[in-house]
Amino acid sequence: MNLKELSERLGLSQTTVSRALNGFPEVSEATRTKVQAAARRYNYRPNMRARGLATGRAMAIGHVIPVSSKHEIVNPVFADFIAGAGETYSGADYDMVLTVVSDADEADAYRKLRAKGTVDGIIVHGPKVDDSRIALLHEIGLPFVVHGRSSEAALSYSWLDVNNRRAFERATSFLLDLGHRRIALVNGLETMDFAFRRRRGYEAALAARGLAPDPALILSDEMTEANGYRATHRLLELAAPPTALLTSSYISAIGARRAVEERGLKLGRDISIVTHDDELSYFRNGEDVPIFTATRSSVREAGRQAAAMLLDLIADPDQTPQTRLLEAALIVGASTGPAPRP
Amino acid sequence: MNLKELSERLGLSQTTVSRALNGFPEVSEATRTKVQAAARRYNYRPNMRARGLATGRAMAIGHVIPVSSKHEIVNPVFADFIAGAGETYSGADYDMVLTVVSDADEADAYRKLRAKGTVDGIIVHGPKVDDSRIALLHEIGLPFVVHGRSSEAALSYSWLDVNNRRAFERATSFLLDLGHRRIALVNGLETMDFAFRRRRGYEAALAARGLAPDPALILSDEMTEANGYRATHRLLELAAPPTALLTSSYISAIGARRAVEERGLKLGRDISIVTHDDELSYFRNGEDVPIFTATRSSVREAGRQAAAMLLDLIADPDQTPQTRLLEAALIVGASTGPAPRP
DNA sequence: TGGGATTTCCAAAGCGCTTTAGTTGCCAAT
DNA sequence: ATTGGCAACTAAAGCGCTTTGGAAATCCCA
Repeated sequence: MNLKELSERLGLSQTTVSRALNGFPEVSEATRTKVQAAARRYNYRPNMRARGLATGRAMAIGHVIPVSSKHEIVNPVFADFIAGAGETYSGADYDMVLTVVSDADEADAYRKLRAKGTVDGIIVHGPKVDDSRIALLHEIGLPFVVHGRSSEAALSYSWLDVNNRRAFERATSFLLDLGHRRIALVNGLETMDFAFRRRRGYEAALAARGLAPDPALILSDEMTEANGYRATHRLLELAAPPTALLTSSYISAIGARRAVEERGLKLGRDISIVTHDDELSYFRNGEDVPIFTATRSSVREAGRQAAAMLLDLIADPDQTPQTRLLEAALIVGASTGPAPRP
Repeated sequence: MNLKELSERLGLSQTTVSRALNGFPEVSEATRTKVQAAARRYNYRPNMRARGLATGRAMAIGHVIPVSSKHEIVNPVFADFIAGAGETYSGADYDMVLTVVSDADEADAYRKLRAKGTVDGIIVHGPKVDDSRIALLHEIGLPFVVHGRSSEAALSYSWLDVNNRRAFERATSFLLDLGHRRIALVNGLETMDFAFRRRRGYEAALAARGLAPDPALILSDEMTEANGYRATHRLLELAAPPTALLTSSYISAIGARRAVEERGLKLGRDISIVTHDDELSYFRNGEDVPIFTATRSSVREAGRQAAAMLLDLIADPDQTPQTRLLEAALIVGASTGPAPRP
């Protein structure tokens, strides 16, 4: 069923039918209800390609998810972010277009998306400290919102981020308050902006107590379970092992726990762990009492909000870049305790 | 840059330019190369909406991911499947359109996708034992491939699945061979087809040794870490606890391990665990020696292949439904050992 | 009762592409 | 010199919608 057929069946012009359905005022209420009823009866939905062609809008948002070409790792946080964004889109009748690319092809993917006209805007995932995509998207003139930030980006842009620096500063202070002095950081790749900021928060907290960071206690790698395990394993073998550690993701925390338990140590007594918790739906951090003490911020909610920001930006493209900084809650669980007496 | 501009700049008709770029034979090689060069220079890419309108093809595949309305859980396996499918699509110049819906709205989502004409085909995720979507998609006439199967579906359809029954039958036999007799099954929700099949494999293996399944040892729920923990915790508190258990996902296995270790038991000695391993990129099952004994099958590869099957089906819609059954490997890791002497 | 204002509807252009149905020019064959 | 055939190109219709620029019908008030 298309507009032409529907309008013929109603004995009205395509114009009137179109206007009736799209809520224009120059159509009487009587015919509007008649049209709406007919549309429902015949399950008529405007063809999006035709509408897009006529309006110049695609009614779709692009998400480009980078897959690091070396490791081929898909960000586990991604699924929940998408779910959140998806909620916002379906409420606004937008589609979500996903493109999976290795970082080598990423620039081309954006240009393509632009030239093909498949999307009205883009969510940028996983920004690096110095991320070329921001300049690129400015250049090609496609509205975008970054999930995270890019510390060294020259141009201004819209973003939504967790206050990673503050979160890790607080987490570190918390451990210091418990008497820990050798605190390790099992970070994500520090080319990633979030990891860079977390490191700075960690260092700031140490500095505030007059402590210098020990390079041997700072590790950084992709946030997989295996890497969390390996990093922790290595840390525990040091001559002067840490009494506490911060991990950058719940997934690496799981790996860290494995290493801790394998060694016969007890979490929260022999060694403390604070992790960042994105509130992944399949990986809840405990039910009543959190398993891990954590800096918590829902990535799903971030998805919802980032999507809403982008839709806003598309509706009014001339607005100045919007930014939103979410604070992470520091929740106390069973994985931390006072530093063991030496 | 659009076709009209490009053709004017070249002093050719739109027809010729279009044909040159789309590889039609009725254009001389000389002009073809000229046209291609110009297209590259001006970064011309056909507008997909216009092309779609003209050809009737969207050059996009829809993925509808159900979010169970009660628990709002996003399938953790999903990200890797998408990554695999994405590889196939980008090679074939297809886009991927994601729709996140709660199961209540799912039927409507498919109809909408069809009527709006945004996609040429659909991948069905997470089929239930008796899944209404198969009849629905037949009815609305949109090509589709199911990732998994629906045991009670009346109509035939294309699918790609892991041999879940065989995998769990083998896994159970493996444990039986090790002397285990009380073997628990920590399954996914048994409304899901894969979980249903795994249960049958488990039961078949027991039956083959003349053992009757003990209902107290069979649990089924959403495959989260928390549920894996809870189920295992409960099992270990039984008067006659199992000496081995099968878990339906790597995520629940992590929870199971937590329960085991919390109790001070040693995995592979005091209790054995076999899990299904989807080879999630962020959750590798060990590096050289697998952590868990597992039935392994790459969900990413499944994504690649399912997508390829769908593209095939779209290219030739009249073909009979294609099916592909992937066998899972049974890999032996550190989580299993002989049944402890009572 | 007439004429402007208002309401309600419509014909047709246009979005950027593909594709059908030619047209043109050229050469070989008659 | 004509014809037929082929290679190389083009004009224009059409995909299904929105939207511009009217036109017709109705209404209101002098």
